[in-house]
Amino acid sequence: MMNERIFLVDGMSNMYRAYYAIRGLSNKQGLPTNAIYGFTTMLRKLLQEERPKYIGVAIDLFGKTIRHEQYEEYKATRQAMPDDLVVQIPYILKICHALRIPVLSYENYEADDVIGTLARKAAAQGHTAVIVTIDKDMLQLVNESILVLDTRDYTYFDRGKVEEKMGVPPEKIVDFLGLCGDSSDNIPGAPGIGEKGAQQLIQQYGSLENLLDHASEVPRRTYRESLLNNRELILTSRKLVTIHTMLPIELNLDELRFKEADTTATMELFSELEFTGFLKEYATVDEYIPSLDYGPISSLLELEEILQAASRQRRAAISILYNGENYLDSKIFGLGISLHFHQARALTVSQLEIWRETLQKFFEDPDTTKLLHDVKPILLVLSNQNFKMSRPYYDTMLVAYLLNPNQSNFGIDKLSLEYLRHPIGEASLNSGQLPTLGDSVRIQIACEIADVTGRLHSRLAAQLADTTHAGLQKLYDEIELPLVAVLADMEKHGVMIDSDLFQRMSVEMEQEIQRLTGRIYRLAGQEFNINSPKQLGKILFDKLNIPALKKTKKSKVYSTGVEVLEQLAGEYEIPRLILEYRALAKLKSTYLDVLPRLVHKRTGRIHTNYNQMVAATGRLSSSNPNLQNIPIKGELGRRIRRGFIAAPGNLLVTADYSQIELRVMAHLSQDPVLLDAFRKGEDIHQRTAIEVFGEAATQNPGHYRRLAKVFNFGIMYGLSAFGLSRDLKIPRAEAQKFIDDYFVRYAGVKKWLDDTIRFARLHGYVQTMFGRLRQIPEINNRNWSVANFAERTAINAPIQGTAADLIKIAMIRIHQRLKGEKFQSGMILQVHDELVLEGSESEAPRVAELVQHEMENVYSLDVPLKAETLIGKAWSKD
DNA sequence: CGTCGGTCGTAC
DNA sequence: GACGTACGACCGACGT
Repeated sequence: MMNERIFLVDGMSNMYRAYYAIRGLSNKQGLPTNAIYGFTTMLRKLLQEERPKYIGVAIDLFGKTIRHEQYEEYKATRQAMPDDLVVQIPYILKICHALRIPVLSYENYEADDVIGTLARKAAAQGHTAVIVTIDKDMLQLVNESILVLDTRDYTYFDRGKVEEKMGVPPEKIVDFLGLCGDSSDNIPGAPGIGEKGAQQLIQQYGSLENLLDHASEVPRRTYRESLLNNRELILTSRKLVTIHTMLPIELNLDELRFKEADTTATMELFSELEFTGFLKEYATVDEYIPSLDYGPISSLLELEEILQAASRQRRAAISILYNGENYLDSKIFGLGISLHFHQARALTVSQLEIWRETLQKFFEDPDTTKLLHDVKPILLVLSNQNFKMSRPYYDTMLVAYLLNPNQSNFGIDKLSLEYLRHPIGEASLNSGQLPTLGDSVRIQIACEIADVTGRLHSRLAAQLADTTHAGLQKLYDEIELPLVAVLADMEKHGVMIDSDLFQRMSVEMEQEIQRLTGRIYRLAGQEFNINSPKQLGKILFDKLNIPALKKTKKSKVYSTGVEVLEQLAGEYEIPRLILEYRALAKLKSTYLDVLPRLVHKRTGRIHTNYNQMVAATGRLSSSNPNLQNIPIKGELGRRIRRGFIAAPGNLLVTADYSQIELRVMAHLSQDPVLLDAFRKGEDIHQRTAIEVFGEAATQNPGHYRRLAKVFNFGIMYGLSAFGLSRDLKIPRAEAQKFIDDYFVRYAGVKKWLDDTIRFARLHGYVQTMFGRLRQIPEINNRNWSVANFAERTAINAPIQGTAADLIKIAMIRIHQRLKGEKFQSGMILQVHDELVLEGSESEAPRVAELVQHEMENVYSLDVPLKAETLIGKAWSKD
């Protein structure tokens, strides 16, 4: 028989992994199904990806194993298998049975040992064993004929990869684990020796025996003593991690041979477990994989035929190749069109020019949906080359973001791997290379991206429409997709700045910074880098013996943050000077020196990038430069804002939502006091001061209003007594009492917070009013602080996110009205609860009116929405 | 010389 | 560890 690949699936580690990775899944009967689902997903992926000819799943039998006899504490302190995992095991076995995959086990031994034995036998018979697991113990079995497939990131481990990842070859893995132990399996190892240490020791001494023999020569004291004192423990540890490969079982290839699943049984199971997605797939015929059909378009006639076909089927996936990050300067390097999976055609740059009219007509075809990945830059790049793309179009990147806004990379290569399990050719990854490539390569890339976009669309569209996330489709259709063109227009429009003003301020500040630097050096008695917190800490707390107040979180250096320096400023001069220095240096290096350099050569304005797919709450973010954190506080902040100006003859109209997040919280929580305060148009912080502090608030209104303000904001962020006492510099007990009082007065808020957290625990996600989803996977985490953080996220996301939804809708309406009513004014900035528009002096008053109206009437909440507008030459109140 | 994590500080 | 969401300047350790 020839060399066959035999897949041995480690049932235990895979079900544990599935159990912990997926939270809050169960069917209507209340049966938890997270581990079953994850395990099934893994199996199906394996079957589809590898088409194994031989496969088996190994599991433990319950009861004591050989390892319990060897080491009585084995797994003693380890938590027993959670009950809600235990109940799922029978179903996992049923799934295997239905898929007709044999389940392997052997009494008194663990699944690892069964796999080890069978893998060795397979290798001895000239086959290749593939061990499917997430357990690093298994890497000890790897050799020329035994591979490990890690199901977390789907990577194969051969000898080289094991060495690369673990720092030791497979046959040294047991030595390595014996030394550093394995906390998840309760293998102790040598106390004080971790992964790095074990790696280094094994590399240096070759083997565990040799290391123990020469333990007294180990230079590092902690290692030496640990080795000398724990010889037995280390040897036992190694024994425990060593997989048995000599069980008296046979490798029966006939038994392991792949058989088609028992479809009826599988579908019955899936339906009981409510795995509806799998069910649907089972109903369709197995998709076969044809070879890829990519190529150039050689004539106008051919292009026309393709476009006609596209219009007949009402949709086509399009790729546009462009270079660079600054889309105002990007060039196009090719265009791909795909009408069917695995099939695409592409145009070169010169063809794009020659057949411009035909293409332009297609881009504007109101009956054909253009499937695109990341629409905004495409709109901008096309517009630079005098093309115009108009709706209907579909943005696969945007959908992927809406489905899981926690992710950080929605590049087509990443999504292709994730949703299609198809790695994209490397050449397509780096857009900077495009100019150097030849037409034929560009055509290949354009074809592949168009094809993948089309395939992604079919997956993503189904998930978006899935009723389990009610409202997400609507959010996409009515808010996110329409917003894309609005943002593109804003970016293209840009904002004018007064570069001279910034440069003058920069020079002025430089002088002041120099003066401060001199004084600081003199007081310190030496020169040093004031910008280095590390060096500064040494000077302040070591050399000058100023009492250090705290250390930083991660690297345990003296903290030199504002909080610390302000406290020291009363007694010492240096911290005062440092604070002044920092304030100036920050403004100069972050704003004054940067903004003038970002003025675009051609337009003379600054064009920020509005990112729609970064913030997990649904807010926008702004970068290159970030125009959402331009200073406003203090005299210097205001001066900087005065540098953002309207073009000659124009004015800026700014419009701010008043307390939008608190109003959203009032609506969501239906708290009677909050509702009442907003309906009466009261000063909300003043009202809170009276509610919480009673009579005292009227004695000293300013003070208590400030306190109340901290409260009102803090609540939305999930504040704690600790944080409050730190911020307000009051005792912890007092802070706790205030919080208790607050929740007595605002019982509706308290209930909403509790309900929201409960919902998140149960479902694993929260939603905004408009259906925006945010998964909160860590809410049931066993680690208290992780779960706590998740709770605060769960509270904040619906509030911040709903506010983001509202202003987005307002932006779309404003954009539409300005266009429809032939204004020449346009939106240029969005800062979360504020919009800035620019237009002619004559239009400005009407624009202000329009913007205020659209913002306040964007949606009918149970409290009124208020927006305040200002008109001026600059982005500043004066 | 580039990358990356840490610290700090700006906005809402 | 302790109050949410971002972006980015600067430093310095690390790897090439």
